[in-house]
Amino acid sequence: MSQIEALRQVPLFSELNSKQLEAVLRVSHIKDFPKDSVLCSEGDRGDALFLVLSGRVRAVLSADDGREVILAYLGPGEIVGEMALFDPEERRTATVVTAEPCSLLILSGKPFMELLAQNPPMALSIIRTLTRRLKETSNRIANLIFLDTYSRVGTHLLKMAQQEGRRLADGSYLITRPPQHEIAHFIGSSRETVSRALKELEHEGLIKVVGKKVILYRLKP
Amino acid sequence: MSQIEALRQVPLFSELNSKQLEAVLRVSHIKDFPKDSVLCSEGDRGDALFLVLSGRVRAVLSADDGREVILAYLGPGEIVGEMALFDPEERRTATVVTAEPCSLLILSGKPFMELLAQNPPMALSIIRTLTRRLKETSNRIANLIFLDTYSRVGTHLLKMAQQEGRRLADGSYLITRPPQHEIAHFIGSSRETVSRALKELEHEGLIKVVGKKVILYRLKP
DNA sequence: TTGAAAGCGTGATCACCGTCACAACATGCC
DNA sequence: GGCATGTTGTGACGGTGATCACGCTTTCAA
Repeated sequence: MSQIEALRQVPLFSELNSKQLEAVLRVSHIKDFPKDSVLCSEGDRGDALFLVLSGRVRAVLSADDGREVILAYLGPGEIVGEMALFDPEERRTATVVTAEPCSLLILSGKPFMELLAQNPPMALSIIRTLTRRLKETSNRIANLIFLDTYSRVGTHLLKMAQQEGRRLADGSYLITRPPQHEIAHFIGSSRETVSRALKELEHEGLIKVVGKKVILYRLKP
Repeated sequence: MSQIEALRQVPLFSELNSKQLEAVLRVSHIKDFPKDSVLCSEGDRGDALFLVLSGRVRAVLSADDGREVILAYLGPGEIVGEMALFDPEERRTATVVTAEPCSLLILSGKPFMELLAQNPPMALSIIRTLTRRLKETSNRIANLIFLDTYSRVGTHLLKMAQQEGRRLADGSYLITRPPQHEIAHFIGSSRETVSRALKELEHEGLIKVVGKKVILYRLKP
């Protein structure tokens, strides 16, 4: 059955046998979402857990006045909505929206927790995921504090490149550029400043914008 | 034996029986540190893991030019140094220093991992810890982006109060104030601005500085 | 007690960048 | 095609907050 096959690809489930995978499918279902679907909203109750099979989602936090920060992009293999599950206070701590058409595995919290308690490798996998995210988030704090907006734009492009882009023959990267305001929301800046920063980066020969693509010439890691 | 008793207090180990606790002690030891001891430095190798029994440590990241951010304070029950363990790339991602005299349980990585793989409740406990930290870190990103320096000082004082301070009869909090430059390093600001912000907060009647103590008059959460 | 070291208050300066305001494009939909 | 809607470039302005430069306290060890 193809759904089982799909699950087998997911690192989180890699240690499960067919029987266990079937158990997973019994307490979950796979669903496809178009771009910009809201999966859950900050403050909601709800213990559903999402696992990204394909596509990417973004976690967003908004201020009272409407401003927004993008907390993270989460791609294939990542779990989303785990906070409300693992933390005693079960409220959504962020709004999650599909950034592209996505295929998601939707799990109910309780059964998932039981599964987890019986599968140490799964728990370890989650621990690794959380650790990596924590590291990334900590790094972002450092970037916000140490770097000016221009450098943050550069750093962000580079990070995008590393986790998504294709590396070209000469060691440079090629990525498809998101709209400026999205970059701005991620790095905590304004659309205009991002525009100027991109120009500046291009001026210095660090990037080249071609249509909707950007080439990064070996920005240092 | 008193060491066993000490471990039993730790939530992480609460589900272990005496036999398992002894096993923990066989692969670990308890050590006391004076204030300002460096436990590990950014970039180091090393898979030792610390568990804070008493006191508080801080995790710090520094820029090339010497500036610093305090990534987190970690108190009793918290694990420190887990990143280097759970993440394939085993380098210290931050410098960790005792903020007070501390008593720490020092574990070696490998045996700890084995222990973890055999004790799902322990793994779940770690997952909860990481989740809470991730949430806090994400919130800090939002604060850095949404709030001006003055509000960040206020928010930070309040957070300190909630997790450390004593609540007074009238609902206000009493905390012992860290040096201004330490606040600055935490909120990503300068010592001078913190000084002015404290003054301003006092002016508005939100706080009162008395010697080394600060009273917070019901700052909103 | 005295000196050094650490912490604090405050003024002056000025750059970075958010905001406002447009105009020029691009895109897609009817 | 033509009109709405989203995206981008760029100028001007002004505020927040970093930085420098002090002098004044407090702490604490010798």
